[in-house]
Amino acid sequence: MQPAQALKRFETFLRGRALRMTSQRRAILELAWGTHEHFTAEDMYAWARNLDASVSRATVYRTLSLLVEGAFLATLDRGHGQTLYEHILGHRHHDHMVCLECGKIIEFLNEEIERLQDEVAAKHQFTITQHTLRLEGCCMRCSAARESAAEAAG
Amino acid sequence: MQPAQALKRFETFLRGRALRMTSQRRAILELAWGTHEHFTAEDMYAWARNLDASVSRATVYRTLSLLVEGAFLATLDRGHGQTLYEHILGHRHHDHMVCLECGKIIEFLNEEIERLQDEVAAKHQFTITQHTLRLEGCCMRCSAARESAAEAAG
DNA sequence: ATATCTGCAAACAATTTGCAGACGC
DNA sequence: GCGTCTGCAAATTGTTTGCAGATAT
Repeated sequence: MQPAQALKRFETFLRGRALRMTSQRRAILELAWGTHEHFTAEDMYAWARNLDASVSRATVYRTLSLLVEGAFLATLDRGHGQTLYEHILGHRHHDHMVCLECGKIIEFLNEEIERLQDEVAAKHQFTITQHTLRLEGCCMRCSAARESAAEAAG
Repeated sequence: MQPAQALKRFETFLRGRALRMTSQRRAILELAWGTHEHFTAEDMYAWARNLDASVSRATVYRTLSLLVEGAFLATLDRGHGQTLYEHILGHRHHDHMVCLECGKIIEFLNEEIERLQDEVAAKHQFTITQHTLRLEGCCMRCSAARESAAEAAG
């Protein structure tokens, strides 16, 4: 989804809740759409300040929460200090592999896994609203680096 | 696995790292094996103090980290404030469904999903060391409660 | 006009750390 | 006896909140 379109949706979302569009909120939404990477609240704070030095951390946090509520952003990770965000509106759901060495995040989607999840939930009469699948480990590049380091040492 | 056996393993683990077995560490390990529920650091702190009023929060946190490192415990959740722990040594791996209404956690295991995860990882030449699959939503009981509430209202 | 927003600074909650004395090996 | 552990209290980190003035509608 284009930033302009996302912005339009954000306006609608705000109007529906009798909230207001402000320059800060607009900037934060646009910045969130300006990256294809995952980002932290602190990243966003830095980016926003770059545009407008008066933006505060509080507003960044408040706006990010608002965007998550409206399903414009999703949080992922949590658990190693900071919460990571990614924009999802208009994006397909996907899961993540996280390299614990370099922090690289690989996104993937497996329809069969998705189907099986629904199946398992149905068996327990559980209604899924959201799910996270996170594979932690070591990416191809880091595995290779590790091996060559071992060779050099041996 | 029995607490006594887990304790033995813990001793071996500590010895291997030139660390020491202390009464606090022993108590915390045993308490962790004394529950089949997931618990927080604060829960553990309360339990440990019940045995020995002098145990400090710091020691609880330090010991829990140690137990996670040694794969005696696993962390799950995180993300809503406190980290949850569960003992895993000698237990089969499983995943979780979390009811967002009542907090209930349902454990499940699906071999086919496990297999597909390995498959996806292999495709990306990614080495999995750990994974978490978490289905969030609403459990059977809460769904039912919700429905009857809706009926009463309507 | 007025209710929502904002920045600021202080508050918070969970967890971590520095230190001096306690204690396992 | 040495080096690791511990409790304590203070520090850190990420995030939230109260407030008075600013601003969108």
